[in-house]
Amino acid sequence: MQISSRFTIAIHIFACVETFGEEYKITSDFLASSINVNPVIIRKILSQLRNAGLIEVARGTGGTTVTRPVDKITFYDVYEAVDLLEEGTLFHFHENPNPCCPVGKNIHTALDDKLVCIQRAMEDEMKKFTIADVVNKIKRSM
Amino acid sequence: MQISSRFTIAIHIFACVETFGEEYKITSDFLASSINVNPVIIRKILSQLRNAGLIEVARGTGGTTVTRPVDKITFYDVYEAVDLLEEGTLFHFHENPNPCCPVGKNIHTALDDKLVCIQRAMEDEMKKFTIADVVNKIKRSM
DNA sequence: TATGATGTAACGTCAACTATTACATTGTTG
DNA sequence: CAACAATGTAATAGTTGACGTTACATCATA
Repeated sequence: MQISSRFTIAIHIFACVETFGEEYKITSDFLASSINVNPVIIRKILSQLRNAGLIEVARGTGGTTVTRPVDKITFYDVYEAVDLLEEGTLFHFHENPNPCCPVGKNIHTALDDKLVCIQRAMEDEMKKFTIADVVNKIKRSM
Repeated sequence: MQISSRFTIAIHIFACVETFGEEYKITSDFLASSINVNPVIIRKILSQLRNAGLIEVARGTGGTTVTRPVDKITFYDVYEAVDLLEEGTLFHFHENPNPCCPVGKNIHTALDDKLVCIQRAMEDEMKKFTIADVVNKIKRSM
């Protein structure tokens, strides 16, 4: 299973706002054209980012802005906004192991702490990267 | 998105083989009863574990055995067998960013290395745990 | 040869992702 | 105020993958 493209789309959105925000008004159509997906998909993701407090979207007039410096927005902040899984739910556990079997009865207890560690390792690595890292690398390529 | 239950089922399979293997013949029906899923699901996962060289399954007579000591089988070995994603594919990238847009043209280059790091952090953490850790914890609970 | 087990094909159901159309709502501007 | 450009969101559909189930050919042994 993969993490949905909402995550990479969201990063792309931030990169566009940061790169073009001073020159253009960043509408969902503008973003849809760069990202090459339907504007409604963009608006749903914008809505999630807005609910997480990472951006502001102007109604009526239109346009997206970022609410704080992009070197203060980590990949994890974005992931949390668009794709969040509760702690310990990265792994889909089979629902009803047999409670009459010694293994079935104890498998959850024996596994859960380790699965949490693995999920946390991924999330901690996500906290090491910021939107600014991406924008800087793009600017160097331009 | 979650990692499929094949992973936790596979761990459960190993725990059963290791715990009951000397006393009982471990058939797919036996496992299905402890794990509480359909025997055919079990056989598909057994087939993946067999292809990865982690277990042997006796045709005709039936029964599953492990090919090496369980303290030498890591969570990553299991994950690789039942759920493998190619390097850099944990994240689903939107397919066709606009090559005429400076951001769209460079987003892949700017992101890919970071996504690989995140995936690798998760996989490295998986390598720290073995089936033996799980079996020992279950035995202590019994 | 009968038996108990595996291997696998062929369906079916369900949930999530993504795409798309449609339209009510909103703020600005002529 | 009316026209407009844009957002917010509901509704629908196609696609994919996970998981469940039935059915049956194949296999090793008693």
